[in-house]
Formats: sequence, structure tokens, C-alpha cells
Amino acid sequence: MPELPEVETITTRLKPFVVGKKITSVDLLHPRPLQGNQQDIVGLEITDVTRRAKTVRIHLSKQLNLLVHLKMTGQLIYVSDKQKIGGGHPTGDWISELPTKHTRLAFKLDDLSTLYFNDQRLFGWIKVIPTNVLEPMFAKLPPDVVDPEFTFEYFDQILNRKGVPIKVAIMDSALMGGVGNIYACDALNKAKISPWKPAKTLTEAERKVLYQAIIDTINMGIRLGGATTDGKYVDVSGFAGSYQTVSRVYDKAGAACQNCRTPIEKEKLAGRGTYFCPSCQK
DNA sequence: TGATATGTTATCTT
DNA sequence: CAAGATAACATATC
Repeated sequence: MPELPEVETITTRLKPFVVGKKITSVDLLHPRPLQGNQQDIVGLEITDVTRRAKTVRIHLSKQLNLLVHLKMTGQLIYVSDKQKIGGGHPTGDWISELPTKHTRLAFKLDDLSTLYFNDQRLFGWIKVIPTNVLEPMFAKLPPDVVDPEFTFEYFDQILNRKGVPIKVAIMDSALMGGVGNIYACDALNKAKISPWKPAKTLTEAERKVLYQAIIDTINMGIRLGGATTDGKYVDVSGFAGSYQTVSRVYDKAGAACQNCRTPIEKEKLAGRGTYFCPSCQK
């Protein structure tokens, strides 16, 4: 479920509650998501929480880290006797007593609070990974679209090399980090460019508009705490975001295009639901 | 029952 | 190798 803005939101929410605390034990409720040995992190202190692309990095003492990917349905939920905060895929687990049937890991902290990792579809993972392995891996990743390294020159040069539909190019995590389906659809509508248009055929003017639209759309998502598409949970305090209230086309089939009032349509592109305006997105 | 789901990667085919 | 389609991971919901 979560895209970059959702992951960023979880990261910044979690950080003040877990930094400085020690992991006293790790409960493994399902073996699949954990890569590494949970014994290696018992007794370590959480020193920072940061984000790279769509992963949450929990920095630990002893030069170790937990790298968390929520994929489609992951959640990170922090529970103490006075707080319950978190985020990720909106499900009833947000409001249930934890652990739930989807809880895969529970990190018990030394103030008796707990950080839960839930994941209904088991696509997500948590890796125990030393800093000297992680940082070279990160160095090989392309820039995230919110990084200063994501320049127009970089974007322009990538498009020249790609004949794939522009939507596929901007969502390709090997080319740029952080653009998922919601924000890809919205940025393309904002830029009035067809998702099917081959990347290399975009004009200079279109590239400039799209470059800015991607950055603006993702930043809007971050500002609003990400999107919570399940209407049942949009009001759950400490979890939900509100990007869905300003979403231009995602999940808006039949609604009026914000550019030209034409009804938004939905089709498949590369296996993903793709929302677009058939009139103004050329 | 079948289609769909905010992610990523592998594997086919052309 | 490029590009496009499809499948795979595994589960819940409409």
C-alpha cells in the first residue's frame, strides 16, 4: 500500500517514540518476513529512524539496522500505555488490540512499549543488516524524486533512453525512487500527459512540466500524511493521511477532470489500474 | 466466482 | 539487450 509519502509519514511519526529505546526482545509470529537473526538485535538501542525510497531504516547501535519494506499491505504500529500511532495499509488492524492475526513481528522496547510489524499479504520484509552493507546498497540506488540529486538533467537523460510508456518509466524503481501508482497517475494528469506516451517522445516542455508535477505531487502527499483510501479508516487518529481528498484522478473514475471537466477513465497499463483524462492527457 | 489491491522482481516472448 | 506482457509472492475484500 504505502508509497513514498506514506513511508515518510510513518518514519517521522515513529521516530520520536522509539529513538533512545532498547530492544529487549523480538517476537517472531511468522517466519517469512524476517531476514536475519532476531537474536542479533536484542539489547541494541534505536538511534534513528530514516527513509530511503519506500523503505524505513531503523538505525541501531553496534552498526546494525532494521530495514523495513511494507510492500502492499504492511503496517508499522507503535503501542505504549498512552500512545498508539503508526501507518501503512488501512485495515481493521489499525484499531484492533495488537497483536492481530496479521502481526508478523513484535519488537518489545525497554519502556514496555512495543513496535508491531503487520502484513496481511506477507510481501513485506524486515532485514537485519549492518551499516557497512546497507550504505553501499543505498549508494547504488537511483535518487528519490524528493532528493536534490533528482535534477531535471537526470530526469531528461533517463527519458531519452526509454521507449516504455512514460508511466512505466516514472514508476521504475531502478530509475527513480518513490513514485507509486497513485502519485504517478496524479502527476501525469497534472502535467496533461498520457500515461501511454513513450518516454523518449516527450517534448522538452512536457518533460519540464512533468518533472515539476512529480515533485509537487509527492510533496503534497507528504504534506498531507499520505493517502488513506479505505473510507472506513480515514479518521483513525495517529494513522490516516488525507491525500485522497485532493487526489486528482486516482480512484476517481467518472469524476470530472480537474483540468477540463471530462470524466476520468480507468484502464490497465502494465498490469496496474491507470486513471487518466481521455481528453486533456495527450 | 472473479476481479482487484498504494510494490517489486523474475521470467517469458517478440 | 530492449520492450511488453505476464506471473509470482499470499490474502482479503467487493
